Amino acid sequence: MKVTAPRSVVVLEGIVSTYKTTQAGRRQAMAYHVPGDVPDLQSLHLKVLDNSISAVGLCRVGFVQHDAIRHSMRAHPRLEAVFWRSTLIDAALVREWMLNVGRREAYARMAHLLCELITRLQVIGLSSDYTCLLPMTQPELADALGITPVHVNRTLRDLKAAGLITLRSRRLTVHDWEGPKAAAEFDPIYLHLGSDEAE
Amino acid sequence: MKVTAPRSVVVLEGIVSTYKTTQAGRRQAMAYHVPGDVPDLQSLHLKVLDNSISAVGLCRVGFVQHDAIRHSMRAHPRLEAVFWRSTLIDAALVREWMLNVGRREAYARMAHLLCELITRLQVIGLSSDYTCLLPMTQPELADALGITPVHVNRTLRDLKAAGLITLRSRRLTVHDWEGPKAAAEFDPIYLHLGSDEAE
DNA sequence: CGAATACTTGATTACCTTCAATACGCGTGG
DNA sequence: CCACGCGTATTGAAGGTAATCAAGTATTCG
Repeated sequence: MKVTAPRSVVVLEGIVSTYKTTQAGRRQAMAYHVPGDVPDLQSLHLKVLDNSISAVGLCRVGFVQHDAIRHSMRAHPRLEAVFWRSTLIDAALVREWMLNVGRREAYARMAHLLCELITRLQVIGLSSDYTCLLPMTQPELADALGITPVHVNRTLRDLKAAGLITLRSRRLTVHDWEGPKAAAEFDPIYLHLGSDEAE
Repeated sequence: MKVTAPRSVVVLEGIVSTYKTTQAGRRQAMAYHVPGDVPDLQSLHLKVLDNSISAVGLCRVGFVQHDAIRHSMRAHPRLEAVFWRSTLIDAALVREWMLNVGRREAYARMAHLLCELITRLQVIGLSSDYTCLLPMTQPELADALGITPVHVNRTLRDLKAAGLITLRSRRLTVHDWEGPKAAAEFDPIYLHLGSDEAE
């Protein structure tokens, strides 16, 4: 029964993923975290760790002591709602992935993941013209999509063949945004990017 | 773009599920909520609704105005952490379902869902001797497991044939807890039932 | 009591997995 | 500079789990 250290991770560069594994060792990614995210902010209130974190490709992370977070929340009470909201958005991303894994076939699933990444990276200035760096290997994509690495390969091949994407040496471009978006049924509402705070 | 009403649901009796649907109409349940749960507490901080709620069988629910929740949090500051933690546990349940749907085959998936239900209902006194009421129909189970209703039927048949469960007229019994638990790789750690609050 | 929904089972199909073998890319060292 | 080695990517063939199609039975509900 692992217990979290009294600190959380902050992603500074690169992409980090949270995941869980079955006892048989099969791995399922829960979400990707981009620079600025705190993948395990939940550990502030849940002492027992129920998922793991790993780097996807090279990345740089920082650590924040929980005490420091608590202190700043006491100093600025509105911060608590901000952090809380952040964990709620994380949960919303996981739910969308769940729909993806449970009810879309591999082709749409992959398209959806790529649309999400492009959109999120664009927001933080790491993507423009529907192009970004895709640091993850095919086995890592497989863990995010709930399929096998071999099938990831075939799915990417199909997406390329359909002209929806280009992917060469870690460089992803999504062509004709509306096409992939439709294939993926991608609707960014679940990312809660707008300033749609309640009240 | 749906916007939530300024209130949340409280489950009083029965089971409620949160779910999302693809544009093609395929439905994936995110979690089940038992009496005492607040399935959409997240709407306190996320104005835009990204999932839906529906009753699973007959149930009784109440509503709480967000203003009332905010008021009580101001009156009792420790409440904020309690509610926040509650949303974090909800997220943990969704993550476990994600692992279930993405990386376990139907048989283990079903066993896992049943183990979770029995465990959670036991905690609130709605199950004893590994027996409980199972209000959901097979199509509803299918939505929770990411499979088809037909396959739910076959999977239940197999579980019965293996002697792991009995299910007749909405009454579920899990025999020999260790067997199903092993088949499902069920480890209740993710339910955060202990008083494992951080700090 | 009739219609609608849920359950059950068989036959066929399809998506994805598994197994296997080969090719590619890239950093290292001869 | 090129050979080597390792991780990653690619492709083929065969197999399996679950989906789809279909038809009949049982239950529930109005």
